[in-house]
Amino acid sequence: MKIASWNVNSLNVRLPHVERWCAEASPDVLALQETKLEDAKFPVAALEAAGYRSAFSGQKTYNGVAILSRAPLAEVEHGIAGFDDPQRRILGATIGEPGSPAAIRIVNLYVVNGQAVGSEKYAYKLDWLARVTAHLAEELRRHRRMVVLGDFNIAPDDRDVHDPAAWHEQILCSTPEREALRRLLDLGFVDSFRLFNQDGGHYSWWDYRQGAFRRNLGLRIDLVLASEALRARCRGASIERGPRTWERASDHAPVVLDIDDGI
DNA sequence: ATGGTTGGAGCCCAA
Repeated sequence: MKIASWNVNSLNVRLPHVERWCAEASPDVLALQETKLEDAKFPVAALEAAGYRSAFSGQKTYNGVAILSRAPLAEVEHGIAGFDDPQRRILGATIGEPGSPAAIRIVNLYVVNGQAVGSEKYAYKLDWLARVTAHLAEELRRHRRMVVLGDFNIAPDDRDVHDPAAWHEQILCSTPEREALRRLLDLGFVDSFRLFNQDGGHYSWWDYRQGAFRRNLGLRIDLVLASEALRARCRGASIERGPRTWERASDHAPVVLDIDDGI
């Protein structure tokens, strides 16, 4: 079972890319971020034609998350109970019969970017991460098999940064952000990419400017986390650079986890 | 050298 995440930076613009990549890679589940679409404008029919059901939580202009799945989606939940956040950044859904041993809970995150260390948006990012961590602790009580994935807007360590000196304590790399990610992981999740690859130089996002992709000046900020119950079932993880080379590409590449989803 | 590119809204903001 292939579970993937992709920040598409406008699904309106990138729908042809999503259709093409789904046809080529055939993920079973694809979590999208930055759809930038109101729910009424979500392309349900086009994705249905591509073989996917959709769950989505969007807004105009900014943010927006969606989960596409070849299998039916159940227990769809957007946002966090008790946290009245107008920004659409979190969407959960269950693949498989809810409560069955084989069911997998998917939580799609578009983590706050934070703009600059010390800014108001940075404070919102750290608060948002703390709320999400508490929310995921609750989710784990109900669902042992979980995949938490998305654009985390945090490079977990310096191997995930093309120029650690230049990015030292900058946004996406600061110690408080990395500590917040660590607290989330410590609930019982593993960064699946690192189960299979310990090297640096593997990135999922490259700035549009200054030919950053061509020069591989990127960060690995798009993650697929597996709960401990799924750790031994992870078969492979990859970053799909192909779509980043396509004309009018998103600035992010899809990231993929392949798991053995039997019981 | 405080740059540059993209998307979406609407004559700038977020990333």
